[in-house]
This record gives sequence, structure tokens and C-alpha cells, in this order.
Amino acid sequence: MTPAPRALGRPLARRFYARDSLTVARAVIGRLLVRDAPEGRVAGRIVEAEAYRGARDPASHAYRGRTPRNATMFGEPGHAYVYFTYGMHHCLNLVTAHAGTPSAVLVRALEPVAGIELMRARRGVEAIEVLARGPGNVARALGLTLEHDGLDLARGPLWLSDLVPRRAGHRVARGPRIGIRVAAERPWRFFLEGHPCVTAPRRILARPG
DNA sequence: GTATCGATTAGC
DNA sequence: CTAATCGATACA
Repeated sequence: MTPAPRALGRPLARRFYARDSLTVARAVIGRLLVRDAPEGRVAGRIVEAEAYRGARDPASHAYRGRTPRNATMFGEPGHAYVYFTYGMHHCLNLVTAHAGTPSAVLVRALEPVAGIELMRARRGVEAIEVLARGPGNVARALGLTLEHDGLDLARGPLWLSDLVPRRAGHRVARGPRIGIRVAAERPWRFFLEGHPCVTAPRRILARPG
């Protein structure tokens, strides 16, 4: 007898993440990201993500080798790499590829699907479009901090659903990554074109020199 | 040891 | 446009 279907699906297996981060970044667009916490469950569709490619990528935290901060990226795929930046924000990445190849996908924006009131409480704003728009706001809406670095995405309580990705009538587009000063020309950002929850790039950061 | 800079955000 | 705010990094 088959188990009853779960409303939000089941966690994707580790093999989903065991591919190049470019492939995974494209594949996660439209997928459901679920976070189960004592306060409740929140979920959102990934509408924007970026690939970071370790030793080949000057913009990656792992470009200069392993440090205490980026250690999770050097481990098994299918884990959460959460880091702290600008003295106040956390960002969520999905570790991809394989152990020793520090690749990851930065989750840049979600379309809220469940637990919207909890997201509003965590964020202190009401509008659906801005609840999880921007990587710092994604982590905030999901209630993620450094203590969640290393969570196993294949087991929960933070996981990607195996349900068929829904693109909500939008096309998947790609373009340059946002907020970096090096390797900014590489088109490793994927997003649902025209989706209201996708970030609007403000400006190109000036390169040093 | 000191100086600088973020895979950002909100506000003016 | 800038302040916020601190860990990681660069350099003396």
C-alpha cells in the first residue's frame, strides 16, 4: 500500500543536488522550499537563484580555499550553507556537486506559498511580494541563522519538494549575478522573468581600481 | 596589530 | 545616495 501523498511533497533525494551548481540553479527555479520550525511551517517557490562555483569562481566564498565559514560547501551535496554577512544578514545556499568541490546555489527570492502570517511576523512587513525578496530576506522569512548551517536538505526540517516545479506561467531567464564585484559578467543567475517576487537589480557595483 | 570590504537591506 | 554592523580578509 502506497503512503498517503503529502500536501507539499517529500524531500528531494541527495542525487538532485549532486550535479554542477549551474544545473541545480536552473533546476530549482519553480521548486518548493519548505522549512519546518517549532513556530510552524513556511514554504515558498524559488523564483530566483544563483550558481557559485568554488575554485573556478572568483566570486565564491570558497575561491581561496576552505575556512571555518565556508566549510559546509566542501562537504556532501544536499546540505544548507548559511552564512552571515554585512554584520546583520544571513543568506541560504544549497550545496551541490560533490564533497571537495565547493559549489553552491544561493537562494535569492521566494514566492510565499504557506505560512505567510509567520513570514510576516518574522519580517515585519505585510506585502507578499517583498516577504522573501532578496537573499537576506529569504533567510529572515525562513527563520534561518548560522545555527542552521549544515542542515541536511534530504532529511528536513529544511527541504526542497519533489513536486513538479511550477513556473506560474513565467519563463526561466538567466543573467549576470547580483551584488558581486568580480566575475559579475558570468550569467549564472536564474529567475522567473517578470515574477513580482524577483529582485530588481539596482546597479552594477563598481570594480576596485 | 589596524584597515577594508562584503553573494545586503531599508531609508532618504 | 548612505548607514547599519561585524566576521573574514589583507596587509604592516
